[in-house]
Amino acid sequence: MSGVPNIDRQAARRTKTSEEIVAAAWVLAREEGLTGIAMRDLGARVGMRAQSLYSYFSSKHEIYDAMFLDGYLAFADMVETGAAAAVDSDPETILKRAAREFVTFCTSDPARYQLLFHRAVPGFEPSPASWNVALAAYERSRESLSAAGITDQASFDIWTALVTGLAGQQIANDPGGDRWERLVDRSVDMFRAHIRENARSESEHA
Amino acid sequence: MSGVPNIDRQAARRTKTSEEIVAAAWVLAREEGLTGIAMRDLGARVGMRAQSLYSYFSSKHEIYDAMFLDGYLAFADMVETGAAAAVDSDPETILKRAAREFVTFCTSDPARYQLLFHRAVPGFEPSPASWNVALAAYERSRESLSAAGITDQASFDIWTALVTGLAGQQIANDPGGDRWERLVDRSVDMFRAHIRENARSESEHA
DNA sequence: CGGAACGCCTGACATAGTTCGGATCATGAG
DNA sequence: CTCATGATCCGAACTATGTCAGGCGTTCCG
Repeated sequence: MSGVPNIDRQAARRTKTSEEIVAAAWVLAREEGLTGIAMRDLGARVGMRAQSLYSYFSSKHEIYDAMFLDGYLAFADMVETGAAAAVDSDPETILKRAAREFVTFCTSDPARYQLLFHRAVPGFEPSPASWNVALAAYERSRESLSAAGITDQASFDIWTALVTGLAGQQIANDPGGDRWERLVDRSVDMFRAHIRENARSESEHA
Repeated sequence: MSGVPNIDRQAARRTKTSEEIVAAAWVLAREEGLTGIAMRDLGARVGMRAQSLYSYFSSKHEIYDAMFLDGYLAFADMVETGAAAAVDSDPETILKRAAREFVTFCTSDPARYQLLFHRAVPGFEPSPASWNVALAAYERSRESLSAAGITDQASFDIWTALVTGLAGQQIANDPGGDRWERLVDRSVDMFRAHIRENARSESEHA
C-alpha cells in the first residue's frame, strides 16, 4: 500500500532469524565445544538446511564473529553494571567485585571465554566492527578501574594478567570446581598491596 | 645371522622416524597453527603419504599426544635446570628466574603453549602416560618453588595463575612484543610481598 | 630359496564447509 | 485476480579433511 510498509517487517524477521541462529550456535558451542559447531547441525537446530544459513551469514567465521560480538556485548554489560555499582564504593570493594564478576563471567561459559579471550577458533579473527566493540569494552573496564586507583597502563596489565590467569586456570584445570575461584579475593588483596606500595615508592622519589 | 641382530636396528629406525614426524609436526604447527596440521601435509614433510603415518601413529590425536609429551619433557628440562640454578639462591632470585623462564618458555613457542596449557585442540586429551609426565613436571616445579618458601597449595595456585596469566596475555594481545613480559619482575615482587604478609599474619594467629 | 614382517603405496569412504542453480512462497503492482 | 519480484530454502555437487582396507616390493630369518 503506502510507502515502504513491509521492508521493516522483512528486515526485522531477518535480524530475528540471525539472532536465533547465533543463540542456537551458543547452545551448540556449550554442548559440543566451540569448534564442534557443524553447519548441518546448526541448521537443524533452527529448522533449516546448512546451505540456508548462508543467506544470513556468508561463512561460518561470520557466525563466530556474531558470537564474538554477542559475547563482548554481554561483557560490556557486566562492566557497566559493575561501574554503576562502583559509585560510592571503596577501592577494595570495587576491585573484588570486578574480579569476582569477571572470573564468574568466564567460568560460567567456558566456550564464550575461549572465543573472547583466546584465539580458540583456528582461522577466525574478529571483524573490525566487532573488534571495536571489544576494544571499547576493554577501555570501559580500564576506565572503571581507575575509580579504584588503577591509573597506569602497567598496573592494569598486571590486573588483566591476574584475572585472566585465575579464570584460565580454573577452566583448564578444575572445571566446575572453585579451586582458583576461591583465591580471587586473596589475589585482589595481593594486587592492592602492591599498588599501594608502588604509589608510596613513587611519591618518595618525588 | 646371530641371535637378534637387526631387531634393534629396525626399532631404532622406527623410533627415529616417529621423532622425525613429531619434529615435522612442530614445524607445521608453528607455521600453520596447532590445528592447521593436515595429515597429507605432514606426510609430505617426511616424504610419505598421509596414510603411511598411521603405521607410526594410530590417529592424529596420537601425534598430538606425542607432541604433548615432547613439550612437557622440554618443560621438565627447564624446571630441572632452574632447580639446579636455585641452589644457594635467595627466594627473590629463584622466583624471578622461574617466572622469567616460564614466560619465555611460553612466548617462544605459542603453539606449544596452547597445546600444553590450554585445551587448544578440539577433541584431544593427553594419554595417561603423557599426562603422568605432565603431572610429574608440575610436581617438580611445585617442589622447586618450595625452596623459595612457597609451600602451601593455595599460594602455588596463585603463582600458576599469575605466570600463566602473564604468558597468556603476552601471547594473545602482544605477540612478539614484551608488554607483559617486562612486568614479570614486578609481578614477582607483588607475589613475594603477599607471601611475606601472609606468613606474618599466620604467625600472629599462632 | 621361501615365507613372514615391514614400509609405503593406491583407492575409497565419511564428514566438513561451501557453491550453484532451481523450486517455493509471500508480497506488492496492475 | 493475476503476475512479476524478491526473499527463502533446498538438492546436488565440489573440495579438503581424517581414516580404513588392501596391495606391492624390500628385507631378513630359517
